[in-house]
Amino acid sequence: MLISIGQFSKICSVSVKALRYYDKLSLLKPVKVDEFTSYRYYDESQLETMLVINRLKRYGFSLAEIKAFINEKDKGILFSKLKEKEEGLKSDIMHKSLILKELDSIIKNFERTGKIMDYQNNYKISITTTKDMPILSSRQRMSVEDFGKYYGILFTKIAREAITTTGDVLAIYHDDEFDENDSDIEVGIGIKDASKASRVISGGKCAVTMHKGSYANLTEAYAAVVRWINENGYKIAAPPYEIYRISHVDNVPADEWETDIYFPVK
Amino acid sequence: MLISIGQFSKICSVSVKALRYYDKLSLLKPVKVDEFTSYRYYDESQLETMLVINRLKRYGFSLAEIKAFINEKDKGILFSKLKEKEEGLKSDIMHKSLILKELDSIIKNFERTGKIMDYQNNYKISITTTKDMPILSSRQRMSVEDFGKYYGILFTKIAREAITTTGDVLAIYHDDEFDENDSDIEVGIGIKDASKASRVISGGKCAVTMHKGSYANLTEAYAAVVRWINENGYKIAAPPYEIYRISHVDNVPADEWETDIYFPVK
DNA sequence: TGTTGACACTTCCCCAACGGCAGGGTTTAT
DNA sequence: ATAAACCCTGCCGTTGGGGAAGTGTCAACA
Repeated sequence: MLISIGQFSKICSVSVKALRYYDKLSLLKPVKVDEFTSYRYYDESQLETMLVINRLKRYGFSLAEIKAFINEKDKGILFSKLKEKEEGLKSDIMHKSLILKELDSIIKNFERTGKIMDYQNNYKISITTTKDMPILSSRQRMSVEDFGKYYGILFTKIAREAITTTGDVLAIYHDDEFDENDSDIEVGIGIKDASKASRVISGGKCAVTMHKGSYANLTEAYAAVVRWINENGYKIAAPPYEIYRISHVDNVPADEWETDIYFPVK
Repeated sequence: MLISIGQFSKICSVSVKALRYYDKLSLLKPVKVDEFTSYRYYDESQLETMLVINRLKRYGFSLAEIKAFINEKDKGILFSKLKEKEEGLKSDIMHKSLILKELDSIIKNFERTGKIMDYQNNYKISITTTKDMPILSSRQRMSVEDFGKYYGILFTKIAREAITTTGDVLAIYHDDEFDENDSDIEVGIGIKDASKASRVISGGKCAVTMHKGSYANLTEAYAAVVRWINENGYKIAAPPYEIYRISHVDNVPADEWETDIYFPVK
């Protein structure tokens, strides 16, 4: 039994416009198209496909991905695609939850002060002189999402070779500009025995500040330091790095995390 | 001290392209633009504005909203805008959590059966004859988000006038097509005393099915019923309605909710 | 059988928030 | 002086359709 596009649209709660669009993308072709009038006709079997499309959309698949998914026969691949979207949803929820917390906190602040920005705007910046710091590190282009993975590798190595660490967990940003999806990042762990280090961060003058809270607004700390460096006549001598003093591994809420930011200067 | 666009971009981790775009939108105009070369120059004071923009973006404001926000002087309005975004984030997180649960459940199912759709695809549809049902109702164009609000009004009225209810909580969809943001919906509560009813749902033949789980995939139930109606030679006689048998008010997880769907037919 | 209203068709432009590229001018450091 | 780095404008592309214009078809009622 043939169903007109309008009927079909109502049955599966998808707009006529969307159906025509899916036809164009070859995502869901009508079972018959009238040769002369170009009227589209659907049938029973299309309905299930349409419901699958709706589902996959809910799960965060793009239309292109849905098309690939539908045509894919390998169960393993299908499974891993579903898993991937599950991860995506999870991390999205976690991300949003952190932001919600932050927003909550600044709303409280706003009620008192009437300002949005002085939540944590008073970074104390100072100059210190650091010593050479031997680290075990691994550098590559990566997304900030992959931090855990690379630290895992480092920790495994440390455990296997019984290296003594200093307890410093840090990351060095080698790009001038920071892109959270693809940056040249070196993750490292401070160690005591310089002979086993993969490299040594040379000591020297550094502008340093401490950032408290989740990483969502770390850029504000960076901005504050860069501004301070300009104002005080210093110049950036080497890529900046962060040392994670308190973080999720300490099992405390994100707003208690502490991160030190170091900018080697001259 | 004037800062070139590239420098400024690095300081606040915003792409040059984005800065030019914000200039075009008059969201963040450079403090100076060279008359001859059109080079943009920023300064100190722009930095804070830029950080505010980044924040508001995180909280879910669109650029147009940010512009309005920045130019708004009324604290009350600012406050309510922040609150609104907080609500938005919350409901987004809740929504995503429900979807995550669903996805989780179908992934488990997929491992066993290799299918994405038979999670709940076996709607049992039957024909029953309903009796006239007096209800107290309120009909308007609304978003599904506003359900709670209108039920609240109805319940208040019932409490005040000491009306005896049947315990049925239902909604009637008057539009042919369903748009979750703006539909002609009548929310109602079944009551015993017909003389106090705002209207009576006429009894008669109905195709009915029960949907178990959250409302995200209710459309699949609707589709199943509509298909069944077509297949069995019936015609839809009146707008369909849902009766919420088990829902969030019963304090059970969303996957245990039960909703009966009625389609009056002839 | 004619008419009329509902339904269908295509094509074009629009949204947000930029990214990428081409083609050309400017600054800065050596 | 010259090259490298930086900056400019302008145009097209992205996602998933919505809206409107202008025109052709279908089904039901008189």
